[in-house]
Amino acid sequence: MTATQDAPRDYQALRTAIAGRAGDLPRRLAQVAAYALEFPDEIAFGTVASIAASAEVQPSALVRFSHALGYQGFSELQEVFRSRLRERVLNYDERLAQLRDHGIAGSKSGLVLDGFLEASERSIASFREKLDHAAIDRAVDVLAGAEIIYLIGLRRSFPIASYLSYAMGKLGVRSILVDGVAGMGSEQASFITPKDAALAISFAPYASETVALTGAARTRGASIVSITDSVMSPIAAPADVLIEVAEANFEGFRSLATTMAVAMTLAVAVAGRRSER
Amino acid sequence: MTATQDAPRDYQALRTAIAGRAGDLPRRLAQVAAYALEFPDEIAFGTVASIAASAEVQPSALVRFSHALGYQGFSELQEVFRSRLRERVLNYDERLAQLRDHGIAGSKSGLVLDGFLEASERSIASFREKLDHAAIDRAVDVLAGAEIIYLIGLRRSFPIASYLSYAMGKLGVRSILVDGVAGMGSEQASFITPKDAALAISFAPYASETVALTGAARTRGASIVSITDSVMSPIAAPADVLIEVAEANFEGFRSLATTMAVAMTLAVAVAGRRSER
DNA sequence: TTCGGTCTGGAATTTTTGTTCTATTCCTGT
DNA sequence: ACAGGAATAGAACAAAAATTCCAGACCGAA
Repeated sequence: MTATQDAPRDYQALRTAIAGRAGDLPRRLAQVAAYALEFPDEIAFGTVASIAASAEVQPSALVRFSHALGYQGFSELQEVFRSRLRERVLNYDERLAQLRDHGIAGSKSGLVLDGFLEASERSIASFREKLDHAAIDRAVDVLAGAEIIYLIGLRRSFPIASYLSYAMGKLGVRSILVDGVAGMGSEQASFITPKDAALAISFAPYASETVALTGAARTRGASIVSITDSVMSPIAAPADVLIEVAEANFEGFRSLATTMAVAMTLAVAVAGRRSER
Repeated sequence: MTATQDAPRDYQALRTAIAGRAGDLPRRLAQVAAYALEFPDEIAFGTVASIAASAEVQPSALVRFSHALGYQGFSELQEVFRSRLRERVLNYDERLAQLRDHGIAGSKSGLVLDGFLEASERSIASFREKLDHAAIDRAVDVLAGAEIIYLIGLRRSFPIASYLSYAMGKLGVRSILVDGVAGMGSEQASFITPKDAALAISFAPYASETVALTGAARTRGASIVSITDSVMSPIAAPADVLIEVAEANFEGFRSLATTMAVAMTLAVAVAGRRSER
């Protein structure tokens, strides 16, 4: 039985899986779950025997725990914990050493790349600090309740909208990408009904078409979720739910890393919410 | 023989020790030394057999190498490589605390968002670690010398291609987005000349149209720059310049953070290079 | 209280892993 | 060209590991 199919292959997914099932797990297995979340590096490096001793559990409990999560054995579970350390975030000293090693200083494009990478990291880090998870939850509620989701994002935000279109298609969530091809945007928007929702994405300087289309969707009675950079944004006012994302700039170019992560989250969470029913 | 005394106990010391002795080491042992410095993660997690295979060396060579450095056996050496990864797991607790502060633990979508944010951060960090800035420079050279840049990226990679189209438009770099609209991809591609260049973006599972279009561009004599996830990728072979980006996954969804930063860099650097003349 | 089923502990079993050993190959100096 | 010594490959071995198994404990329902 290769139930390995549904077992998470990456650490974060595994974490959520463990957290989600912690309640309905047998006593000793729950104990293992708690230990795994608290000491992930012990799981990554230890042996079944050493981990079992440290968690005050029998070795067999670890194997049972692995099976309960859908893995073929403990080793498979351990591999996921190891993958987490393989792609670890560097500390400051290492980054400096790296800069020296790579001689990035001598390369113009290396500096540019480093700038963009750093802008992306900063965006993600600062978003983490002040993120409003309640807003995300409400956005998921609104979108999960919609019949069709209209994706409104042009120019700079078009990559986000097109990604959402791709991801929702994969996940079986009905959506329509309102693109500007042949100036058909307003045509597409005219089919919006109050049962639908619009997901609008726009950053300063706000594309006028995006603002207009969002307003039109509002007028036609659809719910609106806006992803934008401030409460003063023209697409903030008509929104039922506002997700604020402050992306860092580098040489006038805005990182899209955080916005992309938010987009992925909405797509996956909406699909998840719907499948719960 | 407890010559273990003088063997380095921390990774940095071991690194310098290996680098220092690399010259006067026997051939096969020098090969091991080079491998160890290049793939420390492999040493940390692999088994003697797997590492030996990957380094194209006999298992016994690894043991001899360990002895040569003053360790009692391979396991002792491996422990040092592992300690390097243990050290920076410290920020995990902080992150957990952060999760609790925000009350994210109680919110499903919060966990999902955190997963995507973390995947993005890890992608960026690991890319920084092994980034080949020479490849970026060559890519900029090729693209800056092209008359028209054809952007080839479909499905999952389409957001990247569409972003490049937007950014290059803003920067005054002539580019054509080869999109799949109305199946016109091959039509558009048929105008490519040897003076042009193609920038192809594709990740596993590689969209067949992307592969076909890239091959067509190559046939027509254009230079090719490929952004992909491995040297085994079908768009790696026809490429003049290959940029490898290994994005982290979360629940099967690939982060696009790093790829997006690379795309921004190419657009900005190409524009910069051209304006120098 | 008793029955049914699940869960658990610990030993037995099987697989994997690190290490050692020796015949052979490859150098190097004469 | 050849001896002598170091280095290497590959198999054999012993140790350690993961996994399986089963008897008994535990828990909830009747």
